[in-house]
Amino acid sequence: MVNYYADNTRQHLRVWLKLLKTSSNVEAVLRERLRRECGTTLPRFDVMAALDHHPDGLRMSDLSRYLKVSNGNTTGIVNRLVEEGLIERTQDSIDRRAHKVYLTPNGKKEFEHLAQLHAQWIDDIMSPLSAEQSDTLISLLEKLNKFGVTPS
Amino acid sequence: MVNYYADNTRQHLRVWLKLLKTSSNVEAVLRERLRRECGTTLPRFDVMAALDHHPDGLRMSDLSRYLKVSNGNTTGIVNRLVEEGLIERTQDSIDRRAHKVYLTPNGKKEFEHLAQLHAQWIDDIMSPLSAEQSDTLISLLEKLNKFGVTPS
DNA sequence: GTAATATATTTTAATCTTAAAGTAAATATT
DNA sequence: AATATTTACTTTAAGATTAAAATATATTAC
Repeated sequence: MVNYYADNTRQHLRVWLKLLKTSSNVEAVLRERLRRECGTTLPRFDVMAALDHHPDGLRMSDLSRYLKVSNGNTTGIVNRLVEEGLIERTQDSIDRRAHKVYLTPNGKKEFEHLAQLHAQWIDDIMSPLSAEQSDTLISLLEKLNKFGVTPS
Repeated sequence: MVNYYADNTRQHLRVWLKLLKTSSNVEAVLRERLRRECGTTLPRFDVMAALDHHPDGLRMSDLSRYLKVSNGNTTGIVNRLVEEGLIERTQDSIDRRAHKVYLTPNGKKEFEHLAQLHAQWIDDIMSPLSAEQSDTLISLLEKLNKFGVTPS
């Protein structure tokens, strides 16, 4: 492989590739375990986690914004979770356009089980890092968070 | 928010959330720019990059393995790129089950343009990191790479 | 050489994802 | 109050993604 770029740029590309690889790897482990061991998926887990953090319920658009996914996407995932009785859609009493969604008692129970496993898996995966290394990693990653997608 | 976990675990969760957020952010910027400024997508870019790195062509299954995506997924993306004349499928002369895929001259020209922009974007995004910080970040991320999805 | 097995790829069915278009209700303008 | 605009949400069309089934060809065992 020939080096077409300045050393600077090459190193930046290496950082990005490593960051992507690490993050994808961890994500793949989580997806795989959720699927194999729990019969669910990461997007479903994310929706349930969001609702668990908001016991008073969330509007669809707030849920989408919170998860940073499109409204249509949220609609689909919520539909499937509703069908399975894990979450519940209710008309907003004030604004008839809006719907609030909640975890059902069953959904909450189910989520708490998933969340415990999820935390364990992550704790395991991150265990090669000392406390100090964890802090360093977080602060280095924070330097990269000024960039974002400019909202259209 | 109550803290249900050991400090240790909490910090590990924070590391993962930050890692995921940063990686997703960067990826979103790249996707958005590829779409808006170049009318293409990240998976297409990834396929073209893989083929650019293998000028002698790749079999479908090698391409899938290299990109770490399923065979069926690769089939779809390759189909679309073939339709647009950016890559070419050829029968393997020895094994009639296999197909090798290559960038067409047009595809190569197109990719080189994309790759240059892509490198610039990443160089920009990573510019808050000094050379030393880049090295530190890489070596911290490498500590997490022992984990992987156990191949079924 | 035939049968069984393995490999390379595609197809299918399901979920996830987005952008854009559509629908319905609330708010602002006049 | 009627009209226009904005807001909340769903639907649609297309691509991306996977696992599992299907197809076609190679290889191995006998």
